[in-house]
Amino acid sequence: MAEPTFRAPKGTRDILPPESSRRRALIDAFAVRASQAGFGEVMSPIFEDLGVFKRLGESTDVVTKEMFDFFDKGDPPQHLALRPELTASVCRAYAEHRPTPPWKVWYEGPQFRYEQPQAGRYRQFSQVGVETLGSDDPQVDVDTIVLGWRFYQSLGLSQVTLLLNSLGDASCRPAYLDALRSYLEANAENLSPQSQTTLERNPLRVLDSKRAEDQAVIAAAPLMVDFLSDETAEHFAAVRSGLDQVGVPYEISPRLVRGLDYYTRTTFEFAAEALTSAQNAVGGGGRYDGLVEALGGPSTPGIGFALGVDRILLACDAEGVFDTPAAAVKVFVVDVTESNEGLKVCEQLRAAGIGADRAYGGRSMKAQMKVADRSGAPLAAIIGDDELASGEITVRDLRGDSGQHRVSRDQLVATIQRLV
RNA sequence: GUGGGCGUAGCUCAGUUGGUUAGAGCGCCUGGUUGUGGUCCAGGAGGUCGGGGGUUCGAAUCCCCUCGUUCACCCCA
Repeated sequence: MAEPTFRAPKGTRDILPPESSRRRALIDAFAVRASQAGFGEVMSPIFEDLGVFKRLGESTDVVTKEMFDFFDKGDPPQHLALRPELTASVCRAYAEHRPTPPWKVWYEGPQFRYEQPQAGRYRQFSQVGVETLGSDDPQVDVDTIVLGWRFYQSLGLSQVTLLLNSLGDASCRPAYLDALRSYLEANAENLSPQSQTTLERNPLRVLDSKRAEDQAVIAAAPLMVDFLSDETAEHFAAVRSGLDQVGVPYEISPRLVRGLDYYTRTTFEFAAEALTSAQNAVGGGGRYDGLVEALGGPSTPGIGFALGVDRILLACDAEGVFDTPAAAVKVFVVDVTESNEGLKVCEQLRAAGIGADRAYGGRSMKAQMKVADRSGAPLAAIIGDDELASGEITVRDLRGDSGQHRVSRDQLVATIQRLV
């Protein structure tokens, strides 16, 4: 293969049509559902002060080793980073603008993590998500989770499992962490070397290990649910009860821990069972009641989720749902005269709100018809010398069997509106 | 950061134990059909075999390095 001079950087890719229109449709579908649920769109910068993301936690890989960071040209230079996720940006924006709670926002856009790419994992990836700041009512948790669940359903995905857990809060998690750490340390010789390293950094994360040799130790480890304070347990129960009431099925996953350290209480993940690759989490989220405060804002509870656009589309492929939308072009104009007639007809159709395209370069009718067919347009508007002379246009059905007939220029728009 | 697989036309891939001007299907262009696509037929364009070095009379084929890609670990969407 002739090596191109440049290519998209590692872990990034060009999304070309028609795949790009499928992503656009997915994001639009999410936007509709989120706004119907009372969320407004927040558009925050693609990069932030590095400090914003450092607040996510010192044992968070996303922060410690996966950041795209750089210095700007200021004096002194500011240390910036491409956003590795959006919850921190939203919390920063909340602390900065102090909107009236509860503040419900949704977002969409690229995020960046410096990782080894693999199936369903890119250095630039895209997420859609929501955040609600300023309320710790368990019904907010339910509303949030249900929104995500319904979104997957609306795409046609049927093999998504909702995993649910509570990670406790400052009143009860420390006691659990102590118990977990003592247990794991006592059984360290039966853990993989990698998990032994993880244990020193963050014992919770050991529960996430996929290595076979760790599974026996993990299976017998103490569980957070047994350590929840009365208040936290009650909150968790209210969330479960709300999900039961609205009929969203879930699976309690007592070992579900998530990679971002800020999570408290409710945490959840959406797993796509149709994906056979290792990265089958198509979405995840939870409460982060201390994050706004950590960013210098008022003590504010928060909950949200992020859904991975790239992985959702992989899951849709695996389930054979959510096809690429049909082409927007309804009429393909074929003009074999040496005039500007095709140009004018195309413009007339577009002005009337009818999607229209045409061929360039004065190609033969056969060649233009071929392009018309390929365009996906259901109709062709043909202009030859005869039509030009009589002021008419031949409208041909490219998909059905209604044949073709001539209409005057004046009748063209009405005729086409009747046919499409 | 660690480990494995793979890099031959735009795409999917063949290329026999290293041996003449490197092939197929699809796609693309032109024509058969001087006004008609989707079927069919005939032509055509398109490749320094990822890059560099080495072994050899001779390398797409063997060896080394490198880049890319892919899968997995770590971690996450």
